[in-house]
Amino acid sequence: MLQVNFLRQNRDLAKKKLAIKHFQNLDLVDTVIAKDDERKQLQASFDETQSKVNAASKEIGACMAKGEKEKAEVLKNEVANWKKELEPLKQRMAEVEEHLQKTIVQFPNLPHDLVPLGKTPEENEVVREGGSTPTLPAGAQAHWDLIKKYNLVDFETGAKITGSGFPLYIGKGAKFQRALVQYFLDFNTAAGYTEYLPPFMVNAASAFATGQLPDKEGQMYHATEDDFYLIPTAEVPVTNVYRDVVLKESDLPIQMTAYSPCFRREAGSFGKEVRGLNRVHQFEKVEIIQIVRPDTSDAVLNEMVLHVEKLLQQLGLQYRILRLCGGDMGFASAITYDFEVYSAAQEKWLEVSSVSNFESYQTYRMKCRYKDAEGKIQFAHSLNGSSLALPRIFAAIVENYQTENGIALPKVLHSYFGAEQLV
RNA sequence: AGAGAGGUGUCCGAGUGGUUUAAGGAGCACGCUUGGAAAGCGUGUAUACGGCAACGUAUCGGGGGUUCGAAUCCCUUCCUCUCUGCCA
Repeated sequence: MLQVNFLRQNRDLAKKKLAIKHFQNLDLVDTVIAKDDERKQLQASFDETQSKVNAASKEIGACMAKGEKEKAEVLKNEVANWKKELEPLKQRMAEVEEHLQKTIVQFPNLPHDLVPLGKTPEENEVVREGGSTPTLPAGAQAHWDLIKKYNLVDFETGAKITGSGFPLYIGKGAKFQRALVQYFLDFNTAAGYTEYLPPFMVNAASAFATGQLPDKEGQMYHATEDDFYLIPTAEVPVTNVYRDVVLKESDLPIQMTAYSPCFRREAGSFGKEVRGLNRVHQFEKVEIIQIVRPDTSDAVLNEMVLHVEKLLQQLGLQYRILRLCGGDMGFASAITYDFEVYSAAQEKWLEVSSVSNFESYQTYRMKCRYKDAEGKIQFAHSLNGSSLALPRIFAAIVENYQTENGIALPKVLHSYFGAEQLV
């Protein structure tokens, strides 16, 4: 969430940056500032009258104690009049605050200076590439054929049990998921991240804090009976560990990692984008999250990018790192790097990770603050990234490591899977 | 799911309608004392909003209500604990 004071002091800059994110309704900046002015005025007059009420009430108490009943009655009448003034003020204030809140949550985060202009994925900027294109055997197949051939994933039965996009992993396919999760978590904890296993459902307050509500209401599964949301990523429950918390500066940086299944309705997806494991409603993911001092968040973002890159290098996959353009970035992010691995069989790039700096956008919503060296309360910065999302890693390994008579495995996974070949 | 007991500041804990301006204690910070430390003594120690400031307003799990006045009374909701039930 953006801060009104920031908008007030940087009105033109904010508009310019919102435009980079292709936010249409730039006049809302002025609306918010005007509403906030009104709120200030209302509060000033409310406080003044309320102060008189409080003082008089105290005096009434004193009068009662001294037995000055008549004086008390006079004061009661005065208070009654002030309270009549207070009533419409209170109502107006509630209206203005609600309107202000509803308006300000519509603003996406402002993009970082490094974010390239552009609207579509084609305008993302490739910052680095690594690995090399594998040479596939003759008659190489895409993962949706391979997983059928080797009976690793059964989409039809998953669809029978639940619906389309809920894969049923079988045998070595299931074990491979477990091996990947284990490997990713070990890699993250070795780098200093603390492992969490969070709830897989969250309440509305948590979904609001990380920015899923109200922006992505329709993208989450909603258990209406209890008003819980199935998490679309472990980022939501884990970041919320620090909702409404004032940290000590010495607590920072906080590094957390968590495995969770992720549930996404993916409303509006269709075509070959959704074939096989390319896009599903439930998938496994290991996430890394950091809460840091604001002046360090740029450097921490780079560290996290290197961390994820190392993972892809160890898996021996061809990858590239993209800096997302303003139009392709997420709502709450200030800057995002996407990682894509190359699927030689599909001849296309598959997104496997997204690493973002949210700066103070989430922490302001969450009221996650820290006390700095001078004892001043500041908003921390939050960052997160996938390390990694499993389905497309699974797809890429299955496709890129296929041989004439089976599927090999990257060396780092041998001990985790307990074999050198997947099949 | 049913019955009961609770939720107060960084922590423990008092407080059942009016000097509560939230007692007292612990912890922490600073100062005095000391050769140094401990003890002792003193001072300080929540957040948000408004205000240049003085200060004001709000907050005792959340929301609503009664009252001139609510941590305290009422309603509602969430959470924790105990017992019972059900269950992996």
